[in-house]
Amino acid sequence: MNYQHNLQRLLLKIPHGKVSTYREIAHAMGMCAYRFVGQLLHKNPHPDKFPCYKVVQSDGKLGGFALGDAEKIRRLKADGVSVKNGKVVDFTHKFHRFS
DNA sequence: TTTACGGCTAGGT
DNA sequence: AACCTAGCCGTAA
Repeated sequence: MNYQHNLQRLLLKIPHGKVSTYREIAHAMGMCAYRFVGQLLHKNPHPDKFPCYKVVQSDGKLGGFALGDAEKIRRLKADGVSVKNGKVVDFTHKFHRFS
């Protein structure tokens, strides 16, 4: 059982049309190293196979994406989450909490 | 062992 | 609201 696996499991638990944050994920993994979550996502061997684009910053800003911000926006939109001015629209309502 | 560095965050200007 | 700063915690080198 490693962090990667854990992370992927959590990603898959995010409902369609919703997003989560680095901080929330870190907490759900039983740690407080939210920055580390970013590293894991960046090193994700299959960015195409896991919804890593569904993870944004705690204030609703996009954060980053290995394949580029534009691509992240595209995927979010395709998932039912619209982005405007680099922020998730109606973020608080689209935020999914694991607990 | 130490250093540098992240797809960050919270807090202050 | 936008920008800056200092913490944050595991890795990798």
